[in-house]
Amino acid sequence: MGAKEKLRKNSQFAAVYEHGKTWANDLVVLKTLPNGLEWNRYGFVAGKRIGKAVVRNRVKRLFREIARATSTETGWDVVFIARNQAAKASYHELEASVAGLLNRARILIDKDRSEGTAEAR
RNA sequence: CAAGUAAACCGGGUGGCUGCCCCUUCUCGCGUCAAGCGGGAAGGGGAGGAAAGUCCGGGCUCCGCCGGGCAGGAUGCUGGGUAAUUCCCAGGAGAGGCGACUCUACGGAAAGUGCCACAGAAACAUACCGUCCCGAUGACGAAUCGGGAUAAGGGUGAAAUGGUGAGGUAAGAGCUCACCAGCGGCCGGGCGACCGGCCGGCUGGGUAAACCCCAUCCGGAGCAAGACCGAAUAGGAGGACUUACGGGUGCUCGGCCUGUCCUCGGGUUGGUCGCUUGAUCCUUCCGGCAACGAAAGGGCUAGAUAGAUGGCCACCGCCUGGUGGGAAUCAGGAAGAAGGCUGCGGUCGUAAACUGAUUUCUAGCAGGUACAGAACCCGGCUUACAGGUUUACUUGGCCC
RNA sequence: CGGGGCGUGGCGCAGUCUGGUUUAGCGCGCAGCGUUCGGGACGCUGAGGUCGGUGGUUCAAAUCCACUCGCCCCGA
Repeated sequence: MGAKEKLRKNSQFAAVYEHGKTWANDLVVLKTLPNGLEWNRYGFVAGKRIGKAVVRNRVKRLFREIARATSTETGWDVVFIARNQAAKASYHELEASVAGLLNRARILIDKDRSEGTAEAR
């Protein structure tokens, strides 16, 4: 994930917070906003209430891995905000949680379905 | 073997797939003179003992410089180590422990000031209950009154002017003596803190983590320091001053310097450097009780910037729990077996099965695998931490 | 990186500077009783506190000192 795929400035985060849509469950809050680019940009937030530095870094790494491994529509800014329960969650729990939210946001590409259509053709 | 004391150290491993940051080399596309921009491949490196808390100290950088005074702060037995310290080492004194050993904010209360509640007569100057003597009224006693002596006894308190014993006295008191404690002096040992001995007079509270005194030390700010490039906005408003005023990183004085300085308003908050070779690490050897220092040889060991070492899987290791099996040790062990001795009445007899406890090996099962993430860099301190290893020593039990 | 503040019954605060005089106090809340036909309000009574933790100084600590834990705020 190169520098251009990250949300880096406070103004970028503020734009997503202000104008984006919110999708949430017990583990994570997603905020999404179309960015007009040909790629996605991601931001990861783990507040101080999540835990100490080790825990916060771990949660952000897990989210970063999930964002890399999940295939989505392009042209979106997505901010991942960890909630308290995320500190104790495993990779698979977080992955399922994020996939559910992305599906509701209609930017998730379903692997099984896309493979199915490719074979049909 | 058990309990403990003191040091030093480790703090998961292997493999596969797939990602991240940095460096080196190569390469592709755009450009095509180059710089540059975008992408790819290979190789190498990539968190800690505390990276943490930010409690001390130093390097480094900037604040224009020098000197004096005041304020403020820190430290506080002695000697040494160090770049430096509130750290470390060695030693002294005191306290704790049977001991190995551990702990200590450990200068000064005859420089001065303050405070010491309640109780108590008194918490800086004193005598409440008492004790004793003399005198008067009594009857020589008791009692009362007056004068004097005393600080042993009672009582209060956290603390009452050395403690114990003996002598002494009207009763008493360091009044005298012995020992102990404290103070002062002399002699001896030690660089010193201090220790040992002798002598002397005879002794008057506590609190400086109350103000304070003494000695020593300290300029301020911090890598968001600071330097350069680029971008953007403004090129303003108000005030102070011009024989002096302001500024010059606590205040103040003197000297030097400077022509500006303060407040408000506005813009940017991008890149490069600083940025990792350093009081560095390892080995050997020398000096030193040690901390540590000197020399020689060798090594290069993270540099991010919404912030890099991750994710998934497999196997193994380690720990905990209960289950099955085996072994060892200890205790018990019916019928008192076999058997020994016999004065034929008896007496001595744990080997075994079996039971219980502890330790250990092993099989498979379940759960767990700490504390914690570099952000300028070092030296310490403090705090957190599953579990494990090694060495030295102490006490107790058993065996030789 | 630097600086400052807070922690006291369930909640919000005094007391800490200047240690003791008080059993650590006040308001709201809680419980019981009274008052009322009943409730509220009011009156009376009562329960409830490791003073964040550990250690130290002192005769004596919520108060002084050191370390430590948690929370909050400010500046660059």
